[in-house]
Amino acid sequence: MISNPAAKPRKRPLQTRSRETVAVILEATARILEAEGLEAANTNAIAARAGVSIGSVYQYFPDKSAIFAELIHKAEADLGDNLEMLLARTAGLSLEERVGILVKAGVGQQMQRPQLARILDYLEAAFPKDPILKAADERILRLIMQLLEEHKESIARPVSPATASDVLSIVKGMVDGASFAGEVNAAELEGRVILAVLGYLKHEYPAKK
Amino acid sequence: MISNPAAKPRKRPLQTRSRETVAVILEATARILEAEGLEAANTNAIAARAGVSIGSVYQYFPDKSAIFAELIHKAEADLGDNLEMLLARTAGLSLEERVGILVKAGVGQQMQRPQLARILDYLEAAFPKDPILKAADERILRLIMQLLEEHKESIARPVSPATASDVLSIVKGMVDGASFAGEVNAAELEGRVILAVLGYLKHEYPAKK
DNA sequence: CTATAATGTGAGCATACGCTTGCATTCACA
DNA sequence: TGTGAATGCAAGCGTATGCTCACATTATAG
Repeated sequence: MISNPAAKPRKRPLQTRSRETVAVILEATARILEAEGLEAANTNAIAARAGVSIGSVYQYFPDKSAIFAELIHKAEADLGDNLEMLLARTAGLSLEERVGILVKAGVGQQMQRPQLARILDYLEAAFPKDPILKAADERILRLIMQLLEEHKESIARPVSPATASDVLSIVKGMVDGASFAGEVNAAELEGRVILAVLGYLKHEYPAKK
Repeated sequence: MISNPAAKPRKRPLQTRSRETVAVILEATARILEAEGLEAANTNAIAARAGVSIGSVYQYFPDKSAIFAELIHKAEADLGDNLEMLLARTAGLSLEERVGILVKAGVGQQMQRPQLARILDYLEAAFPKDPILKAADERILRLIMQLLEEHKESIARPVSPATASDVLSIVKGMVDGASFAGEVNAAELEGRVILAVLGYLKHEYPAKK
């Protein structure tokens, strides 16, 4: 199951019926991933869980990895849309307030289906060349950089892709770690993630000797 | 490949020859994981890469997942040993100095083989019940908590398993994220991770409105 | 109603993979 | 050097899995 970004869906779903089939396949895959893990998510199981024949799966996805890629893309697009909206809506607020709101959104989204989020994050690294996923990822980093830029007087870190990537990594890492440890209280976790992000962005320390 | 913690190795490697065989199998698995990913690490490929017959693999590992579990356990034991030693050796230094040294060690270890570290971290969640892995994980968290305890006057976070887990998650998350982004300069990254950890531990913010 | 395109079906092919098994080789030790 | 134990070997079994293909059903439109 090596990613083949060149392979395109066999057909575009045109009618409502087929668009629903695609949605059902994606949701079935998500359910298997979060309940039984990556190994259990084989194409026959996906078709069965979706209540659809295996042939239908291959009418809309060129291969199994394309189903995963689509799930990743959807998750990233959702996060991107969310961040974009919240960034616009909170213009003018302080860094602390905006980080609080944005982090809450990000953590909340990952904590809705933490096992799934964890697996999709892992899978993302398996498709390093997919331009669509790359673009979605860069969009999220750009949005974080926009936030940094608009508050560069309040932060002690450079406005750079590395800083943006660090912020995203801190959020994802802490959510993964917490759900691995069995934590389910999203509100508690949100508070700690906000502390971590603000702590990283706002403070500098003397250069080590 | 569902983990079966009850299954024990067929034989204990007794002679030097067989102990080397085991080591060769583990290293071959690690190489395949970091170079070609989880899917490529099948038992036949492992045996071939190790220059060993498939039968030999199954003399020392009850099933494929046991090979992965052993790799995870080794990595965690190494990290635990390292932290334990550094904690003892740096007793009396400041929180900032000790975090700097410990984080440097942790990041350095993960950055030696970042792809491998990432996959092993992912796989760890697939063996949630293995008592050996659980114990190794708890040992690391205990060591972090010991550090927190010895500096509780300098930190703004409670000395709790959640705080310790957060620190570990921040380190792992940032290393994963950086290596995903193609970053290879461990020193740069180390500095940023230290900032993040200290920022999280040392600062508190007014309760949100 | 008819023709055509779109969608859906599932038996089953080809292959890959986990693992067993029966046997060969090497080692420790008397 | 002889013997039993430890280690090593690899053909191949059983099965799971990704995916194809020939066909059936349903929707659209003139």
